[in-house]
Amino acid sequence: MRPRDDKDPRIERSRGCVLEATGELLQELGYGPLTIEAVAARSGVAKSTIYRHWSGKAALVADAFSHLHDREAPAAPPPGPVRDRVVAVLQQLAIDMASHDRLACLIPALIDAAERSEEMAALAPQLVDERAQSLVDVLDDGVKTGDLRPDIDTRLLADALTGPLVLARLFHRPPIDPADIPAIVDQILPRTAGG
Amino acid sequence: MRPRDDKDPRIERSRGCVLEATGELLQELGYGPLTIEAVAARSGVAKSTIYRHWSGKAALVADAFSHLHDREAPAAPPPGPVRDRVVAVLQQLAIDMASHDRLACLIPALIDAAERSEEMAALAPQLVDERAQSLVDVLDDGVKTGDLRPDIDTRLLADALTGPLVLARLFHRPPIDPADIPAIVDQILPRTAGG
Amino acid sequence: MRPRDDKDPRIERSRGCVLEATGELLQELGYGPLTIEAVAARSGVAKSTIYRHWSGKAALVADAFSHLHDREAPAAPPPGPVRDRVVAVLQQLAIDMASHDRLACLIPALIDAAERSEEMAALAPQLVDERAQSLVDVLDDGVKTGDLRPDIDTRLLADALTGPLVLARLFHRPPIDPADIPAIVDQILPRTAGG
Amino acid sequence: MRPRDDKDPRIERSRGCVLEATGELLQELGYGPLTIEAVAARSGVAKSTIYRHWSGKAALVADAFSHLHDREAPAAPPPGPVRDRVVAVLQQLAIDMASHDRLACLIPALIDAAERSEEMAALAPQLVDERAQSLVDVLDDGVKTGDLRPDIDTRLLADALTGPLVLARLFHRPPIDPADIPAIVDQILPRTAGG
DNA sequence: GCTTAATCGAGACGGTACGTCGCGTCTTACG
DNA sequence: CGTAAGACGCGACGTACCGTCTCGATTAAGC
Repeated sequence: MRPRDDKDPRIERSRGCVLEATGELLQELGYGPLTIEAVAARSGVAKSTIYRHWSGKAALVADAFSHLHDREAPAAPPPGPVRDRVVAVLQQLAIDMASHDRLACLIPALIDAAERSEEMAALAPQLVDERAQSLVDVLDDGVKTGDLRPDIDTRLLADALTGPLVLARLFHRPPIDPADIPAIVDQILPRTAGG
Repeated sequence: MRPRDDKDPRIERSRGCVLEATGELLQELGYGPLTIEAVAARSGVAKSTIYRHWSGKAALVADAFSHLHDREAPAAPPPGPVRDRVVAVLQQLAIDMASHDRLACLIPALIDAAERSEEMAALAPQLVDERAQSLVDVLDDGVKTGDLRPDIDTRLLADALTGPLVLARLFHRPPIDPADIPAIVDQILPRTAGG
Repeated sequence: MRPRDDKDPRIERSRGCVLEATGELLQELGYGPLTIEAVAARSGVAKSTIYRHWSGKAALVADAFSHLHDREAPAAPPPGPVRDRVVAVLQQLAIDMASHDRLACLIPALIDAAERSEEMAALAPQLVDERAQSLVDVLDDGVKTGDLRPDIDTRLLADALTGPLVLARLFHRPPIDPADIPAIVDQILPRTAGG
Repeated sequence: MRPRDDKDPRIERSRGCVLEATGELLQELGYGPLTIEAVAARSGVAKSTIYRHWSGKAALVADAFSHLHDREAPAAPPPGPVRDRVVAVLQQLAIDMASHDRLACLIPALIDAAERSEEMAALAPQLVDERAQSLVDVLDDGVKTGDLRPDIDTRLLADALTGPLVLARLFHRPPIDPADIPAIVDQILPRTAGG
C-alpha cells in the first residue's frame, strides 16, 4: 500500500550505524552525558543525517533501546501457577531495572518529559502499560483459573506489586534483590487468593 | 540550624533568593532544562554569586530540594483505627501530588535529577523516605495494636500501597480519585482478621 | 590571492562582515576595550563562528588591519623636484592621519595592539614600513638625481621628517597645518647645496 | 596651611606596599596582564583600599612609575658642547625606551587612551612634553651659545631627533642601538649649525 | 549504461549556556 | 576613622553542543 517504502539500502545502513553507536555510548556514558555530536563522531554518520532520521536525542535513544531489545529473545511468557508466574515477571523487571542500557534508565527522563509536554504525557502511559500489561495478563489468568478472587482490580494489584521495585529504582533506594521477590509476592498476593 | 557566624546578611539573602527561584524553575521546567543562567535571571542574583555558593547545577538543585523540604510542616499523623489512618495518609498524598506548591509535586523533577547527579541520587531517598516514614509508622502502630499481622514488612507494604497512586501520577494515567482510596486500601492492606 | 577551493561562500561572507565590524570598532573603541562580543553583535556573526576563524582578539585584529591595508590604494608617488615631492608625501600623511576612514587614523589603536599582542607586534612594522617606503623611495630618488647628499641614511631621514607630524598627532599636540609642512621640510631636509 | 594632611601613617604605608607590589608585577607581567586583584594579593592590601587611593589601573601604574623614578637619581643634565649633550639625552631616551618598567611602556596605552578620552588627550602632551623639554632646553642653549642657527624651531628639531627612536619603539621595529645615536645626531643636527 | 534524484559526509552557521575571571562597588567588623 | 576581608552585580571570556543549513560527492533507480 505504501508507494515507496525504503528501497534505498543506505538509509537502513545509516540507521544501523547510528543506533549501534548510540547503544555503545549509552552504556559508556549514560543518557545525560550522551551527545548527538558524539554519536555522529562514533558512528561516522553526519549530524545532519541523524537529524534527518530522528527528531532529537530522546527519540534517538528510545529507538536505540528498541533496537537493542529486538536483538534479544522476547521475554518468554512463564508457565505454571499464578504465584510463580508473578514472581518470574517481577524478577525479570528487577533485572531490567538494574541494567544500564535498558528502557528503565529512560523512564526518569520520560517521567519528566511527560510533565512538560502534552505529547509525552500521552505517550508515557502507552509505553509503560505495554510492559506492565504482561503482569496484568498473568493476574487476569489467575482470576480466570480461580486462583485469584474475581472481585480484585488486577490493574491495581499489578501496580501494588511493581510499586516497591519501581519506587526503589526511581528514588535510588538500595535495589531489590531478585531473590527477595518471592517473599514480596507472598506478602501482597495472598490477600487476593480466591476464597 | 548550624551556629554559623555569618556576619554578612547578604550571603543569606542571596542564598534564599536563589533557592526560591530554583524551586520555582524546577517546577516549571524540570531538572534537565533548568539552567543556572535562568536561575540567575529569575532570582536577580548574579551568576558568579551562584557559583560562589554552589559547585554547579546538581548541588544547587539538591540544596533547593532540601530547602523546600525544610519549610514543609510535617503532616500531623491522623488518629483512629489503622485502616482509616492509612486511608487518610494516602488521600493526603494524592492531594499533595496534584498540588502546585508542595514538594510532592516536584517528584518528577526529583526523579530526573537523581538520575543525572550524584548529589541528588544521594539526597532523593533521604527526602522520600522521610515522607514515607509517616505511613510506615502508621502501619507499625497497626502491628503493635494487633490490627495487622505481625509478620508483615511494613516498609514493603507502604510501597505497595503508595505504588498505585504514585505510578498513576508519574505515568499520567487517569488520576486516582481520593474517594477510591478506601477501596484500594481494602484490597491491599492485610488485616489480622483476613477480611 | 590564494587559490583556495572554498566551496562554501558563507565562509568568506562571515569573514568579511567580521573584519568590517572589527575595523569600525577599532576606530571607535581602540584595541583595549574592543570585545569579541561586540564584534559579534555589530557584525551579526555568531561568537562561535568568530572563534572558528580566529584564535582570539589578537589574531582577529591583526587580520582586520591587514584587510584594511589591502583595500587602500597605494598613494601614487607625486612627480617633480625632491623637496616638493617630500612636501606632498608629508601633506598626504597629515591628511590621512586626521581622516576617519583610513588606516592611518587607526595608528593609535595599532600601537596599543602591538604592545599587547605578539601577532600585532610582528605585523605593525610590516604595515607601517610599507607606507613609509614611499617617502624613502622619494628620498632615494633624490640621492640618485644628486639633489640630496649621497651619504645620508634615507630611512633615518624619513623618520626624522615624519616624526614631528606623527608625534604631534599621537600626543594630541596642536595639529600641524599642512601649509606649514614646506617650512618643516626645509629645516630638516639636507640638500646637496647645503640649503 | 592645610588643616589635616595625612596624619594617619597607615595611608602612607598602604600606598607604599601597593606601589611596591605594582612595580614588581609590572616587571614580571607587563602592563596588559597586570591585575588589580593581583596587586591586592601581592601587597596584602585590600582591593577597596586600592580603589580608595587610585581611580584605576592606569592611575596606579602611572603612580608606580613615579614612585620607581623617585628612587633613582634624576637624569643629570649633561655638560659640554651641544652636539654631545644631544647625543647624551637621546642615548638616555633610547635606554628608557627599551626597558620594561619605565614610563615608555605606558606610552602606547597613553596614546590610545588619549584617543578616546578628553581628559587623557589633555594630559598626554603634558606628560610627554615634560620629558621632551630637556632636549628642547639643550637645543635652546645651543641657539643661545651660537652653536645652532637662531632661526630654527627647536621644538620641531627635537621631534625630528627623537622621531626615529620613538617610532621604532612604537611600531616594534628593531630597537636603535645607543651606539648608533651619534651618527643619527650628526645626520640631522648639522643642517642647523650656525652659519 | 546513463542519467537523475535521493542520500550522504563534512562542516559552517546562529545560538544558548557553560563555568571562570577580573572589574569596581559595597558591607561588615576590627583596631 | 581607615583598614582587611570578601560578597556582590556585571560583563566578557573561550568552549561545547545544539539544531539548521549549505555544499559537492557518492549511489541506486528507473529510463
